[in-house]
Amino acid sequence: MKRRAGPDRIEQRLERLRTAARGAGLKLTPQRLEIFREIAGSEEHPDVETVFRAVQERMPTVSLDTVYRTLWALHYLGLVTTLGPQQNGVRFDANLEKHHHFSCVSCGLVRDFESPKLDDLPLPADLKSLGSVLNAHVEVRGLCTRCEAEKKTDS
Amino acid sequence: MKRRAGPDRIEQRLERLRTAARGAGLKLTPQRLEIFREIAGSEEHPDVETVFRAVQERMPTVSLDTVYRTLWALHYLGLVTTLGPQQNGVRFDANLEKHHHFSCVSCGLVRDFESPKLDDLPLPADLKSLGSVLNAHVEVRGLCTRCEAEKKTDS
DNA sequence: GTCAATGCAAACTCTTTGCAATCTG
DNA sequence: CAGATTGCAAAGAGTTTGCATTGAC
Repeated sequence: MKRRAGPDRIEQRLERLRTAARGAGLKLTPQRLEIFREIAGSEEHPDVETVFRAVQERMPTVSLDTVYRTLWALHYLGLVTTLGPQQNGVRFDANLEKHHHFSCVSCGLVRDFESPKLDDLPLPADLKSLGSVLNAHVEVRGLCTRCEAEKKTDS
Repeated sequence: MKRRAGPDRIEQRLERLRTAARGAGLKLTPQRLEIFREIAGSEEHPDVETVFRAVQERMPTVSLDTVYRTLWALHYLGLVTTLGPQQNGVRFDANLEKHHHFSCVSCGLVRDFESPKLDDLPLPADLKSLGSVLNAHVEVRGLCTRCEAEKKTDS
């Protein structure tokens, strides 16, 4: 039971892709269209290998590295984001108390913060159709102070 | 300016480690103590390589694979969690509308859900000491329906 | 003393890169 | 037609595993 967005939503996203690509001077190859159609239609955020295999069925000559390159190009265009902290490798958290995360989109730094107001989030009841909940926390994305300072220096 | 938890907090976490290790029959080697002390004291969730280098300074003979094995052992004991969805590899999200994530701790499945109530979270004012905020969303962890069903079958 | 844990090296997986051939705009 | 993009193969990261040795309980 693979979940997909409606065809209308996919079309809408494809339209956004065409506009963004034109604006950035990126060529719209058949590979890119198929790859984008694949993740634009999925609500499960498949890993790269899965996207690759799905596209491969309709386009047997596509290569894995094109999938990677395309996804990062889409990321650059701002048409997709990544799940989790954008950095390579696993990272562990020894803080077992209730807390939330601030993570820097530029350098990948992650820092804990506490906030009683956010500790008891009003989760929607229909969440249970997805599964049973163990816990919940807030993920904030932004630019850390260091990266903010660097950005100013660059310009 | 590396952030560390107070010595008291580290001691408290170490105590929990000693208890848990004894309970599970895991041996408390000097390596494990140093590795745990390192991440228990950090509020930045360093990657494995960074933990390795830090421990190496005090214990030049430790090896990288011991760091990995120890961290996963701690994870098994429930003394640490991982950041991001527990799965290998990057994953992309083509949903640009405001949404939140449910992710399964067992199989790594991630699914979007929407909730107007969660779209405008009351972020604490002192977050700005960490950096500038771009956006925020809720991450829910749990067991997806499929994994829940499998768990029942197993027993 | 026993059996788990370590360190080393090699294997594996995931991801990126160089380059000639190909295709888009 | 020019320059970006592709596919391939090879290189690079990050992570795991087998095995003899070491060390905790």
